[in-house]
Amino acid sequence: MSNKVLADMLEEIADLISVDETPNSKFEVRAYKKAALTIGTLQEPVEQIYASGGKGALMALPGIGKGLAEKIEAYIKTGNIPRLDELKKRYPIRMGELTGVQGLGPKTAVALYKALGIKGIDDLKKALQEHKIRGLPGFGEKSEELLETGLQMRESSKGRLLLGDAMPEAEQIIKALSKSGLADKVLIAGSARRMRETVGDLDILATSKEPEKVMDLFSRLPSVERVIVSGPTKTTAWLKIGMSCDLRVIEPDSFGAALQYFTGSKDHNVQVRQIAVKKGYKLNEYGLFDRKGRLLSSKEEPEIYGILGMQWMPPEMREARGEVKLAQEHKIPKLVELGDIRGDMHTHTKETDGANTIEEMVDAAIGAHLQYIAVTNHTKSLPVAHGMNDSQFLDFFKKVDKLNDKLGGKLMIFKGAEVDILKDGSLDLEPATLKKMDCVVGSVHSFFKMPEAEMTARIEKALDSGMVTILGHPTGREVNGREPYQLRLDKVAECAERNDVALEIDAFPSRLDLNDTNIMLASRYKVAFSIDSDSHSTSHFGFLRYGVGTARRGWLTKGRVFNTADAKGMAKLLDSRR
DNA sequence: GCCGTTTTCGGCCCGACTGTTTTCAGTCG
Repeated sequence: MSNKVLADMLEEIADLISVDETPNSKFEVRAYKKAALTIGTLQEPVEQIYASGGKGALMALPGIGKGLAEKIEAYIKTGNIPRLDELKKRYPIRMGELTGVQGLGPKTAVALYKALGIKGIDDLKKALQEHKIRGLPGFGEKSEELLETGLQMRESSKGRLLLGDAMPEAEQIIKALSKSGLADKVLIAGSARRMRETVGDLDILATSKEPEKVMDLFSRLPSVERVIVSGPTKTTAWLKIGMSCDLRVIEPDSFGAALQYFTGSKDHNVQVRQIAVKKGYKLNEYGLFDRKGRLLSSKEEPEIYGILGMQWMPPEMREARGEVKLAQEHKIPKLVELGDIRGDMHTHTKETDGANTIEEMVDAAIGAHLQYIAVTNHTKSLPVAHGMNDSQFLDFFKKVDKLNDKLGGKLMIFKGAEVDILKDGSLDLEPATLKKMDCVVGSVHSFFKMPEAEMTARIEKALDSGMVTILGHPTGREVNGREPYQLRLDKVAECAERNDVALEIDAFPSRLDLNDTNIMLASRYKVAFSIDSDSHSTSHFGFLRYGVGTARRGWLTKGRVFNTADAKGMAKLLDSRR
């Protein structure tokens, strides 16, 4: 049982209902889809919520009322939802599989089932090969081509890409369009602008007096594999990295409205548009209009929000997590920015599994406008990373001292380690060695499968030692990869508060750990957060921006971030903790 | 099916693109 499975089932119900339209079905579909989104993005298992507060707790979730709570209850108790079983009797198809193909929606899926008995991808492939689809009413040659393309895209798709992979790709495209001179403003919108940890597709907006030329240039970029749709305002292309990219050319006068609209999130936009409707206005990608259709605002985002009685808010906050209400109360916090970050407390060098020497890392850090770094190599229990033992650390620190003298304050190097938190919660180096360090990052790198209570106790013991400065990548998850280990983050945060330990926001794109929702949870405690690159090479300092983006998605202000202290301040802070 | 400082009934966000149409339905974001 999992939230994902339940969310998929609710999504399937929505799709199946949408096939046979009744006056009410459109809204029922929307209700199921909203519930699927709520469940799918939940940070704790739905069973846990149900166990703690029954149906009432479920109904407290957005978009879940009495009817859906009962269906979720049925799922938890039996693994099935009777409504879905009934619908599947009528249309025994693998709806989720079929609608996963671009251009194929629920109605097409059912039409194909009724005409050809197509139940899933395999049947679809076969029917396409035999050209059985083009003869059906409402289908033609082009329809077959569309489905063919959809299948190919599905095969070359990597799913949602890491922000760290998608963002550089977007920036390359933006650069190419900008320097052509054909477009005036070119900007990223969508989930990349919101700095989501994964990106499903890229949304790029451009203003131009020559839209056709911009579209043409875009279509011929080397990163584009093929063009999927192309109209006067929008071109969708499939990129070689395995994701699609929308380019929209818009009027300069509606830039703000378009940016707001295409930044999303969808749920945030729905909430904002509902506020517009209540005021008798209409908001779309062209502007904000009054009831007579007169334009009120369209050029800038802040003005549009302003007329709606709201404060502008950073894109990272636009996830329908309460920011709309906050904006109406004019209580949007000033979030931490990349420029606030003065140093990096988690880096590796060649001595363990880093790619570069400490001298090279120092040069790169200076290039990244940092005032200090902590060098935190792995410890001996991590042989795959060539972890160092006590005496190796002491030798290495002599080198650091010399280098610090040579740098004369141009960059301050703090001596540290990323010390393994062992199975029993003890640390992988002698206390005497740890005491010689400025910064100890404590991390779990082994025995990930421990039960929740044991893992929580293990980490608490490590923090209670008084030796740990920062808890490294606190949940151990890997984006698109490893699940977080089981732990009670609230207890860990409480323990960190007690011991004055900072929680890390590891900015490495495949980690981003803590993530946004965990940051929100942990920030209920009086605990500091350290945004670190976990650099294993000189180019990795660039990852800090993803960590800052994640911190902003967790609504953190500068004051909550440990390494916004300047070099002197950090030295003092670390000194006082010894 | 959800939801409520105008409502427990009657609303529910908005538009582009495409293909197969003779004016629109399906899909997508």
